[in-house]
Amino acid sequence: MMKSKKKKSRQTAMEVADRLHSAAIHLLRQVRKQDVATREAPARLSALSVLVFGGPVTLGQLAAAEQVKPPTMTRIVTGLERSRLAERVDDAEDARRVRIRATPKGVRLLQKARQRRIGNLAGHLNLLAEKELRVLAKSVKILDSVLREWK
Amino acid sequence: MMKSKKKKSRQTAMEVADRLHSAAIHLLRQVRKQDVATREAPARLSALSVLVFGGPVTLGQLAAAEQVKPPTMTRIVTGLERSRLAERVDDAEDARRVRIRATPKGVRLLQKARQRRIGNLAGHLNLLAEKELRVLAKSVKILDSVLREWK
DNA sequence: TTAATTAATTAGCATAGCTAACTATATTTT
DNA sequence: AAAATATAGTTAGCTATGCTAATTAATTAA
Repeated sequence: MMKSKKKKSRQTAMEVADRLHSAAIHLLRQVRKQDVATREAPARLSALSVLVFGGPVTLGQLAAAEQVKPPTMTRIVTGLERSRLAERVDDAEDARRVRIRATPKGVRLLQKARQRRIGNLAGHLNLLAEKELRVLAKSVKILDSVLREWK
Repeated sequence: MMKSKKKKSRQTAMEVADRLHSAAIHLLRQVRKQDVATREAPARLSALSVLVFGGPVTLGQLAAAEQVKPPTMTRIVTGLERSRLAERVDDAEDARRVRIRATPKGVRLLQKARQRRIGNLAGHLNLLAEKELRVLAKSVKILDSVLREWK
């Protein structure tokens, strides 16, 4: 009787990296399409997401989290304020600092946007076999460990 | 004797989607850092990548592949031409069309950029156990199948 | 109490996204 | 065949997002 597992040619880290990289690009390109419904620009949604899930932070921390320079974040925050999605709050401990926090409207908008993205992706994952979904779940944990080390 | 596999709580497609989405974002954010070495802007590198791996295409096709409107692609291509990374070629069959193709310089630059990205990621994947790498390899195939269906 | 450092903003530049309007070709209709 | 329609790309003009350099204000160190 045949062994049920297929013979797989061993893949190098380089090959896996290549295909993983490509899959990540295409996956995000797809889910990002949902964001047009928000009528908010990508950089703003992304910064808002940090605020909603990471709590209020200083402008500098937000810039670092988004990997942009402070002047760039100044303008993104100004944009979020104009849309009433976030607001600047004076820092009690250090008057040079400005804390940024999401407004209730910002929280609502982001949660809807996120729901659309994740729901859309989940819809596609639901077409997978139970077993495949379990493999993906395992991979995500592995990826998280890789990202935690990253630097 | 204990069973060696750990008991896992079953995860819903929604939970997996959520974590996969987040992992993809953070993974790309990390690898993208390598691109500063190219001194070329992200949109140009991305379009060049389509040209290098997908062969010469019309401007409209390139815009569609990059999910951008034609006027935007006109300017990205103009930028690539100024850097001598790509060039416009008249289409013999339809004089309205413009074919875009990567120059040898463009091919070289992109391959180096890609090498940096993939090499960097592979360096991190190499720290994984053999078994984990195999799980990731499997997942990439599953993801590819998901992406192939997508729309 | 100066001097140096840090946090954010402003100014000014390049890139990248959009829509609307235009030019030039191809195709379809009459 | 001529006129009308459709298609491919560009141009013009707007907003947004990235940068560096210079500025302002507040804190910390000498």
